[in-house]
Amino acid sequence: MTEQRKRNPAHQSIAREIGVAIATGRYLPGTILPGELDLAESRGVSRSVVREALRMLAAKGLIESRPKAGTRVRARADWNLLDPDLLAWMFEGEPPMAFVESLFQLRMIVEPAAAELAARLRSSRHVGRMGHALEVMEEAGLSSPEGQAADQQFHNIILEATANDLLISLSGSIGAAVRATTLFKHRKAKQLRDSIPLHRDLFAAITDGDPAAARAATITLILQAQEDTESSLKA
Amino acid sequence: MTEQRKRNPAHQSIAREIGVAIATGRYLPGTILPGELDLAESRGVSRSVVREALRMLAAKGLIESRPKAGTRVRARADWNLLDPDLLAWMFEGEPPMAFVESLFQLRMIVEPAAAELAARLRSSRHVGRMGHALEVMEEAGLSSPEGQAADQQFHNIILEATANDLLISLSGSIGAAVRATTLFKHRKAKQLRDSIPLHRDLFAAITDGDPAAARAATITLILQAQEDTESSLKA
DNA sequence: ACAGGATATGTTGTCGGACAACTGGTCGGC
DNA sequence: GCCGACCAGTTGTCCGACAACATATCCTGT
Repeated sequence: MTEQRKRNPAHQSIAREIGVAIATGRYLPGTILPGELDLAESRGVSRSVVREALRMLAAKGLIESRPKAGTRVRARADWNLLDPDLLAWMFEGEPPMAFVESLFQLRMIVEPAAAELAARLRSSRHVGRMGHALEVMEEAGLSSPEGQAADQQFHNIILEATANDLLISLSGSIGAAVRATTLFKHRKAKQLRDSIPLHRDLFAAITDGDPAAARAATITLILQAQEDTESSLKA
Repeated sequence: MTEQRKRNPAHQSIAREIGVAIATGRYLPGTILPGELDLAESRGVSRSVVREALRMLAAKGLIESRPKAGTRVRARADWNLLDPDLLAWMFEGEPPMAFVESLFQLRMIVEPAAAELAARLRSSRHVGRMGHALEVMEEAGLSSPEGQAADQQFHNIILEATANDLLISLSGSIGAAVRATTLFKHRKAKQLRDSIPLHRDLFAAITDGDPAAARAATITLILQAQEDTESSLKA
């Protein structure tokens, strides 16, 4: 019953393992990590698997391989920080305070603008789906897994309504990070404020097609999440 | 003298080739692309190379491989559109009008906010480097390669001054796309308006530490670029 | 005849070994 | 002391084989 649905190709596990090591700073930028043969032997897999894992990390901008020189960790500025996997890896350890602030700063820039667009462009189908997600949240609560899933979906539909592919893609990335921070909130915070009323306000604003109200509601929502998250990190 | 500095491992070329085919719509989402053995033979490389290329594409969210089922092109919503490589691949063919509009919409959301932050947080070092880049632009002109490089750098320094890693990463991604659209502007437009005065305004606003002026100047700058680009696409 | 399971088949996943290409450092010559 | 040639080590590529696994097919039992 343990829902062990996880697909687990070896190269994916290895990529994740090395990726986490780089993202959390165990391998610093500029350093050269062990040779492919060493990595293969220490992980108990073949060189092919290690190479495919390294290619994945290279595709995300984390590393750079050159013959004879070895595989070097690239500068942070070259990392593709908006990659969902990489964002998730970042939050494996204790996420640095500065990074969490960067994340909320970005959300504060993107999501209010997206909510504005959604209020103007939303179709009735979007309104219906958002209403359904909101109902699930109200019934299941935000502590339950399915309540959180509905929360995710609620925000995804907003981005979807903007009809902007790039914003939708950002949604996926930011969502991955938010999911990770939510873990911390629920683990360390004693008492979380109920954000469902705020969601209701946002839903009403988008349903009414009121961009200004949608922007305001989104800002309030993010501010509350930020305060809760930061107080959890200090504890 | 052709500056053939490009490092060209085979798996990178193959990844780019297949990636372009997917990004430009030659392989539509949902379709299953040829088997690894077929791809290897048709491209004249070994299966290892093809597999590493496919891993790179999978890392960017483009494809999904499962035993027996083959390798399937994932839905566009799953693509990591903010990946610099993928953005560049998108602009290989004729970029769809809707996508260009999405790009400018995103720029209009992110860059004014970033300019605001930069005006508040910029150090004297940043001001100095921006001033230098501006001088190069004025001397070399925006048509010359080094002038365009200085232009890129000018905008990168602004993002850098925000001290927000995620915004910096976005800078790299958007920069890659803007570079691609610039090609179209210069190829098809008969007459480009001179954007250097606008850059000077933006530079002055950031130097003075005036967030509102920085936001306004950035908006003007993007609007002009959008008009020029769209008129080029219609021609 | 139909349903369900066993089986066949083809694709990806992993392995091991081998050699080539390239590059960075080292050593020697000038 | 500087410069060039050599050398060694790492990544890049190739080959061949087998295992795991999901889909499709076929067969068996009711």
